[in-house]
Amino acid sequence: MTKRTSSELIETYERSLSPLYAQVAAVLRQRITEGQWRPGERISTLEEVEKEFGVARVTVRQAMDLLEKDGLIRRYQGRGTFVTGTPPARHWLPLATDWDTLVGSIKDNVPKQLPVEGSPPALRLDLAEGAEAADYVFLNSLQTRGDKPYAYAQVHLAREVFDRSPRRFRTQTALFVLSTLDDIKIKHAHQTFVIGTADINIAKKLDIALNSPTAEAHCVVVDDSGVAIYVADIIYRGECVKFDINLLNTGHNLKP
Amino acid sequence: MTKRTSSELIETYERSLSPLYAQVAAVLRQRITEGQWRPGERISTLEEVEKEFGVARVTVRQAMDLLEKDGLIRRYQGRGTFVTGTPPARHWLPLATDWDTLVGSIKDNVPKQLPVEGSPPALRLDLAEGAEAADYVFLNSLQTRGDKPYAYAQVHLAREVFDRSPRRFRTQTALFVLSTLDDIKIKHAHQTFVIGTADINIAKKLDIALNSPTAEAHCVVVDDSGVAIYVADIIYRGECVKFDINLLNTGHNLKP
DNA sequence: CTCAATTTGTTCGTATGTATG
DNA sequence: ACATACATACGAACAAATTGA
Repeated sequence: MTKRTSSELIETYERSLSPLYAQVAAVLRQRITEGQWRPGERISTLEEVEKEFGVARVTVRQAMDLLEKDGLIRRYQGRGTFVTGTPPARHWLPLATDWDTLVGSIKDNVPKQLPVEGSPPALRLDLAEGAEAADYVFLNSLQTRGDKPYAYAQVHLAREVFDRSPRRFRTQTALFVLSTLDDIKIKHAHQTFVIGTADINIAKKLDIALNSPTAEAHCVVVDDSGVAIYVADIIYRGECVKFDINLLNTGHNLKP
Repeated sequence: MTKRTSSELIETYERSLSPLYAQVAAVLRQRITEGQWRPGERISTLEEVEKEFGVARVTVRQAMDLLEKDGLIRRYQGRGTFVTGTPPARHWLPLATDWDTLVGSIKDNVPKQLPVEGSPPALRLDLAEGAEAADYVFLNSLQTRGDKPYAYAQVHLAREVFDRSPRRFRTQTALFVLSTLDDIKIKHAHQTFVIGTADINIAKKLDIALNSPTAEAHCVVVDDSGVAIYVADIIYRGECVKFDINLLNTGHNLKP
């Protein structure tokens, strides 16, 4: 803040509590990622951007500093500012929407088990989904892909299920191990996703900025006796998840 | 920034480009909306928060100023700080994962058509999904629920489809109108979701803060001749969307 | 080659915001 | 509440490099 002329940005600025130059940078970055400004092209001059957003020259320069640090642009005195690269393509982690795909996708995951700090969080279970088991084991793990963490899982596993193969449950993804236990019949498996933001704990574990978007999954597996044997809360980095939903079954038609 | 001692927040702070007190405020707000601190309860003292985050007293006060302005807390000298407002319960907008549910849920929507400003954005269509139609009509609308906008839709509709009922396509949800046209056979309908953040344009349209989380849907409908007759990008407020996924079909068992 | 126009780089002064102790 | 220091933002002037007439 401080001296303000009228500007598109100013109104949103108040709410957003992030510095003007960061907001300008975000807009410019978007123009590059969307292909409005392509690699090799010259982008708007300082003066044009100043006028467009109604901000000072130095502010535009600060914004461009951010983009230059990310390797998106290169500036040449007297010539202009050019797009050098596009930001690395986001590469997605497709989230499964049915059991077989889900189990297939996590088959080879090697979660990194974390020590349980303090007392485990309370079981979050809607009784309409299933009955509570007598006792649960609490597991705590970090899912990674090539060193980079992408999800943090908190799992409550019915103790009698856990006891059938403690070692495997500690080294493999619990849901996958579950799917290999022959004598367990699954009646329901249900998952909900909501969008959230990273608190301090999650930000550190997933190595992302505080308050950056996350996908929060809540997954419940109920066996044939109606007991919830698996209740998990899994928090994904928002940037890397993608849902892929086929709205029609094959051959399905609008008119039934 | 500025003088820093070690702090849990400091590391994540650098990345986020927003002032410390705003970040602290966001964390405290989350604790209230999540129910960790309930209405009437006293929250942590200034000193506790200072220590927890490793920030100065004044910084914590600035954070609480924001919450107090939102009516979430009330401070009493000598007694402490109390949660006052029942945080407006997040109430969900269940996102459909099959055609019938989708059409049913939007049947009664009355989208607010917006004028097209400038030239419409380019069609974003993966050719593997369907062939491009000869010409498209571009529609632009805001979905609202009781005055509050919750989604912004950008729709490319094949002109020959649009021409069958221009008035209805301008007043009702395009996808619903589509489903009522008898002679249109749909071969594929496909939708993807990713998590994004609000740019300035979206923030203004959806009346949310810059950079707050969004759900970005990309929906493609292909007719029986393989032409993509409907291509939409819909951006939802992140706070109000929820996926509900049944992983098992009824009676389905782990062992096929 | 020179000159002018364009464009980025740099600096100064000032005011206010953010953060510490 | 105060003293201090750094960050953000403005406006303006000037310097340096590039380009094309």
